[in-house]
Amino acid sequence: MFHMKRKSTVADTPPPAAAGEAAPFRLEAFLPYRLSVTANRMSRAFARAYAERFGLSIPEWRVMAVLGTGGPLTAAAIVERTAMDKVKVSRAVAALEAKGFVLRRPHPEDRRSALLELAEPGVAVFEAIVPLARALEAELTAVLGPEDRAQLAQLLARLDAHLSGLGDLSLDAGDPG
Amino acid sequence: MFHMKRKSTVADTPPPAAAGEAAPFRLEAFLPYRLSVTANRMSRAFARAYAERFGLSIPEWRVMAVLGTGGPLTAAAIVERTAMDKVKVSRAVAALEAKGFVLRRPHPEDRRSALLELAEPGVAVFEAIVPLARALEAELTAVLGPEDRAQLAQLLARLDAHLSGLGDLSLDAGDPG
DNA sequence: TGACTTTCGTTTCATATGAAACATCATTCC
DNA sequence: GGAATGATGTTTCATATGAAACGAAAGTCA
Repeated sequence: MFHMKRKSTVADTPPPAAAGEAAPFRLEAFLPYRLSVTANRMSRAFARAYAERFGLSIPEWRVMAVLGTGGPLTAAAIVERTAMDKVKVSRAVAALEAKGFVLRRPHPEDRRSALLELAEPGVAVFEAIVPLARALEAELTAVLGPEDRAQLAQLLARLDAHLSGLGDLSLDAGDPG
Repeated sequence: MFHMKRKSTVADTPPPAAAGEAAPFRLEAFLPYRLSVTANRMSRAFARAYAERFGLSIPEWRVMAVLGTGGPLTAAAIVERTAMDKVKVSRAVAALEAKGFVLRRPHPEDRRSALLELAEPGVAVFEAIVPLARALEAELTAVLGPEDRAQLAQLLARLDAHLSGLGDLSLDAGDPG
């Protein structure tokens, strides 16, 4: 391992990499950091919109989103489809039940479980949210052209598939959430 | 648990939209959702690695990262460069001080503030982390070629710039972590 | 049948988060 | 100078998170 020859200072521009000298680390160019920052900014914008207009948290919205499209689902199925952990799903479902947006029916084949579906008010809210969500998505990604958006989606999908497959390495990409 | 007739994948083709019928909403194709899921998976992998090997949280790592490259910085400067909120930075700095990784010097021109820099043990840890972080980044993004990574970085940068510029609308930008 | 193990979903508990209040110092305006 | 205002960083407090423990119900095996 090589040592840096000089101390870097605050306003330093990254020096051209001399032979044998490693490029300085730049957080702004570090992909996990960039991904996290951008994702969080976007999540915040959505969280605010959902909360202000419908009183829903993001976990609650995700549950609504899958129940609104798919038929009755068990909590486990919701966990799979929303990529959230079971505790989060459990709490989101409880909150949605309390709000009258979700109904719980006994599961015919397993008394530990239940079938969840949107109640009437839940359907109405779901149908009101979807256009808003699409519009907000469009607004927040307005700098990207359609091809860019597709590109981004495709890159994320590939990354995602890769990350999911890494669960048992020494590096451990666990996926509880 | 029921078996599905066929595996649904992220890349599932949407059914052809009939005339006058809106395409059903699909969470898996919703960009904010995809972004969040992928970012969280990646963050988790890193958080685990940093915690296991160096006992650092992600906020702590971010502070080390900017102090390791830039010279002494005030807390406010760290806030800017790490995209974290000031509470998080305050706590991360306090933790790093307690660990002996960061030193705090009085700010010569403002007694409210302080100049922060890596202590010797902090420098050592920083120099040990950087190669690991790079290797882990490489491993986690191994499905992407160099051009793909550049593409992704570029798309995220554009998105980010756009989101930052939206701060004064009904939407807001910030960073939870 | 009667242990056992596993799975489903909830609850508990310890930690992480950030908005708002705060103490401190700096700056502005009179 | 000396109030009023603004900036810096910390602390408080209420909420969000998830790992682990849990009760209940299946499933497995003899």
